Amino acid sequence: MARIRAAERRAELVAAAVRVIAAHGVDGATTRRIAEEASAPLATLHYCFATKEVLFAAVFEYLAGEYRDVLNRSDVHSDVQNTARGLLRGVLEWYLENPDFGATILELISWGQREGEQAEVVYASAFATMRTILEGTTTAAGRPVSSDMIDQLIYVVSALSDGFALNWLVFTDIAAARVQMELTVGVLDAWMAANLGGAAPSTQPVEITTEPDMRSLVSWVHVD
Amino acid sequence: MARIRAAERRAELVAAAVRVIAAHGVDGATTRRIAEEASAPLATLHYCFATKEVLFAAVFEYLAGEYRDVLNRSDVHSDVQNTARGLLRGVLEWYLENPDFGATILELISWGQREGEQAEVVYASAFATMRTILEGTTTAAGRPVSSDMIDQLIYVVSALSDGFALNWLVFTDIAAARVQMELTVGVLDAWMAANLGGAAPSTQPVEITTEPDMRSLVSWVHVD
Amino acid sequence: MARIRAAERRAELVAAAVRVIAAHGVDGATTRRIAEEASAPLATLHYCFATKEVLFAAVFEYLAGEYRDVLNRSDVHSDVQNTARGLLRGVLEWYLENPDFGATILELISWGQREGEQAEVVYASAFATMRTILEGTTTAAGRPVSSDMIDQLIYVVSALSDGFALNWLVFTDIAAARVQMELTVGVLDAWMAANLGGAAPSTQPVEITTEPDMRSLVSWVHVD
Amino acid sequence: MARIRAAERRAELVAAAVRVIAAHGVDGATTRRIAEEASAPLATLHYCFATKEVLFAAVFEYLAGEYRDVLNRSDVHSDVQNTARGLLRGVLEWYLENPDFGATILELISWGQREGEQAEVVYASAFATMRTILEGTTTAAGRPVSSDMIDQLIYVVSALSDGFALNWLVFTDIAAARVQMELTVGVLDAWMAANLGGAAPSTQPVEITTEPDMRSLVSWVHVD
DNA sequence: AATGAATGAGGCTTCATTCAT
DNA sequence: TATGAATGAAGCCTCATTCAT
Repeated sequence: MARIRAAERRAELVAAAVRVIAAHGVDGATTRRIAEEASAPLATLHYCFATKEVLFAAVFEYLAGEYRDVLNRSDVHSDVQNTARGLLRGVLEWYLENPDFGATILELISWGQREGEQAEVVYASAFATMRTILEGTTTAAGRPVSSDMIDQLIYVVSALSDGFALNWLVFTDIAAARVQMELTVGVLDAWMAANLGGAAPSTQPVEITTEPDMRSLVSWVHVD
Repeated sequence: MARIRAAERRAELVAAAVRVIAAHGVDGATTRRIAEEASAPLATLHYCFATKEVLFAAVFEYLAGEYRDVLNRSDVHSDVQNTARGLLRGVLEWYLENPDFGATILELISWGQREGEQAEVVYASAFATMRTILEGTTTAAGRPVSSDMIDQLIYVVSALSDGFALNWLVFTDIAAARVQMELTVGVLDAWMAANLGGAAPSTQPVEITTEPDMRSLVSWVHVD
Repeated sequence: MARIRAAERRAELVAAAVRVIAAHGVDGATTRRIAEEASAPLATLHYCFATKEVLFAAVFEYLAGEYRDVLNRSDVHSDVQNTARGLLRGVLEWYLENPDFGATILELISWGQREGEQAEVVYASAFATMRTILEGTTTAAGRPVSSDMIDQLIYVVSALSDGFALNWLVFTDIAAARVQMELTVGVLDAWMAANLGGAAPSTQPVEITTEPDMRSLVSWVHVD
Repeated sequence: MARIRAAERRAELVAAAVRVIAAHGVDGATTRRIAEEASAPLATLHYCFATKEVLFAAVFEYLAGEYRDVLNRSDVHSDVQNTARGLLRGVLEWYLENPDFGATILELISWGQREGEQAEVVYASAFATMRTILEGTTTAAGRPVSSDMIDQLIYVVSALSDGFALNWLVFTDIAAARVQMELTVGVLDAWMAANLGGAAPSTQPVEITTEPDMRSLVSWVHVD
């Protein structure tokens, strides 16, 4: 029972940390704020997690787990093109539905990089998850997909979803994001069509029916 | 004369801030560290920049300026495909040559979003720069490019370069990054070929001659 | 148990603040100095009082409490003239015995005025204390005292004691202050005799037996 | 010319200091704020006054001069009672018309006390001014006034005006202050009548025709 | 003579963490 | 086991003052 209580406390704290990081950034995520968000005394936080670093590592693992679940849920068990498209779309929609997660992940990237060690382990499994899913596929024409091509696919899906996430994080315009989602999937499709054989994408080309605020199509990263 | 000295000081401090943010993150970028990096007394920092916030805003503007310069330098004054490809490649190479800039930009994104106000002004001009460049182009076939298509192009270039930057930030493997660069440009080409008419990309398809550590093709963001 | 410790700490800090304010003025009363005076680490001060402002408010309340106690202790339960005289004398003697309190109160007056809000609450109760005491009295002749007269009495007692406190604060000559005390009480008596009916004051007219430094009878406020 | 310019600058800075001290207190009266209030560069302040201490001393002297002028202007050249009453009333009205002066004087009292040395000189001249005026008088009955009585008078006038000033500083209710002014003069008259011979005061007893907010008759110093 | 630039010292506050119960 | 109390280190910022022109 006490064990369960402790595990619950830990989970609450991790969830609170996600929210606080999303709202205040890594540097604004103080132990006090996190404890308060979790309605826990400050000392309890350090009772559950020896160190802030340890807590953040747990947040890290939690988000990684969610990410893996999303990937697995998005596996459509089809040919490589449909599968890759499904993975991409699944990730994008996940970002859309959980804005906190995207923000927190972005915040933790640089933190994780500086921390270094513990992240390495996690990278491999991330790679493994996508790879495992894609290795079970063939092209629409039934040909097997080369290992190299899978790596390239993983990179493209990854880069596109990261780019999308950044935009969605910065602008919060849901309408623009939905358009960008279709556009993003279209980019993947175009690349796969050119590199995985001629099958036309099964999704329609982007049709912007609503006229969203086009300005927000552009990430502010491209500042001048 | 004295003015110049002050302007220099400001520039030094901004440069120091870029380095410190890149190395220690936004939260690790304390005024003390920045001042030390710039070999300036702490009080001098506050003489030049009333507030840490103001300093960061200056860093912001500085990076934005660099970004705009990169874009303008990358304008190949050709048809829309070559121009867009040039912009993308220019940005990617800029990231490659200035790892600090990429890291700092990423770090500042969430900061800038939380700060909010001052970023808005910058977005519009970012849009304008790319747009100005692309509006002067036609397709290889000589047809004009619709305004909507330009917006989509801007988003795609933006998303791809963001995705690339994230990967390059996390892994620091220059060899892998060079491969990813070609791959990224290839993605843009494929999308343009499918959406801007049939002209084949003038760059060769990706040829991975070196065998980079493929694991690092995948951003750890895709953790599981 | 732990609670008691915390309360003690708070009391110690408030007492230290009184001493430091008296010695160094409001602006010289730095958190560091106060903490040092209380033999407490600086951080502890901020654990007990979120803000310097909050600490000063506590000092405020403490002094107010002492003042109220002095007033109540000085209630001679006699006719209005003796009672008012007792209040005035009690306050003056309190100032004489606790020079720190007078200095601190004076220092805090302007601070409290600038802070504004929290003082308002206190005023009403100050009024109430003197009023409660005086309302229970009649004139020596047994006539009731009008509400308006009580207000005037309160002002006169107040102004005289303030004037006395200022002089005592500036000169530190105890001998002169004792003479001034009698003189001050004499002023009140003269006014009451003229306005509350003919009973002669029960104290003798001022007899300056010692020849104090007369220069110090004059507040330096009257500088030229 | 340059000399005049410098003298003007000094006067401006002193006047600015009075305003700033009144508004922000001694501790809030920073060199920067004072310079800004005087529309002068910060360095100019230190060019005109070697030290903040020196500036404040000048403020001190300025206020003392004003005070002396007020006293001299209030000299009615009549018998001792009328003269003393005139002095008191003159001072009270001066406070009423120049709220900044009262606040600044109060702020500077404790500062001056801590600084110590330079104030001593000034005290004597303050004493001298009132004394000079009062020594030229006789009682209404034509009898000379003893030196001791003059000292007592000076103290009473001083204490009453100080008490009045404190109240006026704290409450800013002009209506209440006017009532208190009459009341204060009445107190002096009662005391003089009792101690300087039988002549009834030439002012009417206090008649409160308007019903001011009586609460503000009580200085909050008398807090409980 | 004037004043922008620069700075050491110190202001208040908050942090992550440990202690003591 | 849990948690109020306590704290050293460090955060950002502002002060009065001096320097250099």
